[in-house]
Formats: sequence, C-alpha cells, structure tokens
Amino acid sequence: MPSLIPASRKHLFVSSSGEALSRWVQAFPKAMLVQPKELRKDSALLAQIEIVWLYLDSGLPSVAQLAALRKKIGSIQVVILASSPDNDDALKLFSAGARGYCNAHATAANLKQIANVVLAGGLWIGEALMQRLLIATTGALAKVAADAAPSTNPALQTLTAREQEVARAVASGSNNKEIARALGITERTIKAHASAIFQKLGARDRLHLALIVNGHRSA
Amino acid sequence: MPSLIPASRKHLFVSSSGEALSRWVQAFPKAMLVQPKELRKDSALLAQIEIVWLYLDSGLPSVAQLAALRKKIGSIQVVILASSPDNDDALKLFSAGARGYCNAHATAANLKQIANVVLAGGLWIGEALMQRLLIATTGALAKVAADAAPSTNPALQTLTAREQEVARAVASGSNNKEIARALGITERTIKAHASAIFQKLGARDRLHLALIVNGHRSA
DNA sequence: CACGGCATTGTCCTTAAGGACAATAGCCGC
DNA sequence: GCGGCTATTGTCCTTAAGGACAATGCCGTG
Repeated sequence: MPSLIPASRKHLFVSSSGEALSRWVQAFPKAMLVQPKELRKDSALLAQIEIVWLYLDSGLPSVAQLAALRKKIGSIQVVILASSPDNDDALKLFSAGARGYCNAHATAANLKQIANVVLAGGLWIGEALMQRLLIATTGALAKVAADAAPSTNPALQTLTAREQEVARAVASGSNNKEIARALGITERTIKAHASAIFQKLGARDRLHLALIVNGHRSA
Repeated sequence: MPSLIPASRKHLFVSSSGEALSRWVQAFPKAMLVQPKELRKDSALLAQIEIVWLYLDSGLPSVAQLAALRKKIGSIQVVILASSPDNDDALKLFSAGARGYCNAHATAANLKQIANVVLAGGLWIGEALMQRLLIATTGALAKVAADAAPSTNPALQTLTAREQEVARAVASGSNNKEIARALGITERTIKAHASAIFQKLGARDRLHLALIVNGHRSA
C-alpha cells in the first residue's frame, strides 16, 4: 500500500536489509526508505529524488549492488553508505559511478554536508581517503617528521632548557597554572618564561607559539 | 546556509604571470591576487584565506608549482585553475593535495560553486574530467591510500559551515577581533561561534581547538 | 671578585577570552 | 504559520594572559 509521495522528497535511502539508521531520518526527516526490489516495481518512487543513498549489504559485492541500483535509477546521484568502510572498495565504487562514500554511522550533520557537496556537483570521498589526500604531500612529511623527531625542532633551539620545557607545555595546551604546578614553581615565573619565549620566537601569544612548536608556522 | 559570497578575504588567487582573469574578480570581488614569490615575503597575507586558487603557469611543471605553493600556505585548500586542462595532470595534482581542478576560464558562477563544494569538504574534479577521472582515479587514489594514515578527523564535520570558518581561523592563530573583521561581523558573534565550537568539540579554549583542528589532539 | 646569563618571584596594569543570560531575524520543514 | 536551527548581537561579569618595571639568588668565566 504505497502512500502518497510528498512534493519535496529529495532523498531516497536504499537498504537491502530494510534496516534504517536513526541518523538518516534525523538528517532528512522526509526521506524515503526502500529495498532494492521495490524500485523495479514502482519507478514512480524516483519522481523527485535527487540523491540516492545506498546502504551496502556487507554480504554482497558492493560494486554489483551499485551497478544493479544504477540500472533502476538512471543518472541520479548515488552516495554509498558503508557499514565498514574500505578504501579499496571505495575506489571501485567511485569508478562505478558513485558520487560519495561515507560511513553509514555518519552524523546527521555529516549527511547534510555530503548532500550539499554532491548536489553542488562535488565529490565526497570519505573521511579516511580525504585525510590521506590532505596529508599525502608536504603535510604528511612535516607531520611525520614532527611526530618522529619532535626534539629537532629548530625553533626551540634558541631557547634555554627551562624555556623549552615551558614552550612544550604551552604548545600542548596547558595553561600557566597547570604548568606552574607541574614544574613546581610559581605561575608568575611561567609568565616570565613565556614572555621570554614569545620575544625570542616572535610569537605574539601562546597559540602562535603552539603553531610554531607544532610545525604549523615558522618562527 | 550563509551567503556564498565571502564578506572578506577568504580567497587568494596565485598567478605567476600576475595575470588576473576578470571572472575571478567577478566571482570574488574581495579576493586578493598575488604572485608566488610575494607569499614568502608576507605570510600575513594568508591570515584569513580559506581557499587558494592556483593559476598554473603552463611553462612549468604543475606538480612542482603546487608543491612550492603548499610549502608557503600550509594546509589551506587549493583549487587548480588550468588554462589548458589535462586529465593526467589533474590526477597528479590531486595526489599532491589539490582539492579542486577546473578550467581557468570557468564562469564566476562556476567558481562560486566550486568554492562552495571545497569549503564544505568536497572534492571538485571538473565536469569534463568527471567521467574519465572516475575511472583513472582508481590508480591515483589507490597509491595515496597505500600510505598508512590511521588518524581521522571528523571533528570539524560536526560543525556548521560558519563554525568551520571560525574554527579554522582560530586554529590558524587569529584572535577574535581579526576574525570579526575578516568575516565582516562583530567580535561578539565570533565569541558566540567559538563558544559553540568549544562545546561541540569539547575544547576548553582556543588553543585546544587549534590542537584538535591541526590534528594534535582528538576531539 | 665582577659581570653576565639564567631562574625565580613580586606588584600593577591592560586587554583578550570566555561564560551567563538573552534577544532578534532569516530559513526551512511539517 | 509554527517550531527548530542558525546567525547575529547585546550587556555584565570573571578570569587568564601578557607587558612594564624591578628585585634576588645562583653559577660560571674572565
């Protein structure tokens, strides 16, 4: 017994198991949820759909699921919801025409954001892959270098031993009171060291110092 | 969603020749235009920049240009403006960290759309390239995916678009007054956004937020 | 020993930051 | 249109941060 389709349904969730995650409804309260087989019978369901979200059945080959879906929906944008994200799998799905790939447990805000990107003509490649793209180049080298050898930060070399202690503590997010307690001295002394550090490194405040120490800004 | 036209200097066009295409100005009247060498001298130019548009000099290797730019601008999003689009070249640029790739003669509306997608965390691969790129990307992204990168940063994605703008500005070391001026709103509003951000991410102050955004601490 | 660098702490002051509490306005879905 | 979310701004208040100016003590070198 198909109900009337409201005029503004833009989102369609396709789930083989029929399972619906609450976040989907949170993100798009008006969205429809169907099983793949229902699509063939009632193509009118697709009337105003702009994005089809495909929840992968982990027991079946993902690309085959997408290909089958494509035959039914035509050229509507497809975003993959993966219960257990797999980078290699994601790549295959993109090759098969997916426009987005994300974790099925993404937050409602996440889903909306993805919808925005995809509807605007963009590609959403998922957090994991995106991260790798971001840090693939100089960022990766800098980050790895910073993590692997934090002691060789050239900026800290111009500081005295005590100042380096304070600088590292500040850069890790501690406030003056905490640092003072940790070092067993007065908060006033921490301020004195901090001021000396700012002067030497040309940082205007502790946040800039943190950026310098953590390799996001040159001294 | 707020206006897509930035109230301030969110956009920076980098052009070796100094040439500025009228469509860039049409799309972002307040954008800045600089030559690569100017960036090293005055890093303050990058204060509020959210997207750097790199106009490729066709006489130089594109990836080298992007790598050089990255060293100066850090982790700011980069969109490539290619005077003569080349699919293979685009792939290399994406692997090198570009977030968008389009024809330098794209319309103003196009540029705004691209900015929208990229700022929302998406990837813009260009209309003409979409089809082929989807297939060819397999190789490029697979290579990227091969590098180990366990850390994921879903932190920013729980924020609204505006909050993300503020979060990035805070994490880059700007104080509230600067951010307010940059976004064309009141310092009080920045504080409001900041408070919301702290709440959502569990950061106790702007330094912790910076650590989270820059990947030195989990939300 | 005197001088200089470093660590420590003090007081006074200005400003930035952040929370409490609240209000207005636009947009969107039901 | 109502309710919810977001963006915006306001005032009042508390606290952290950082600078100005200055002092004391330790330690190593010339």
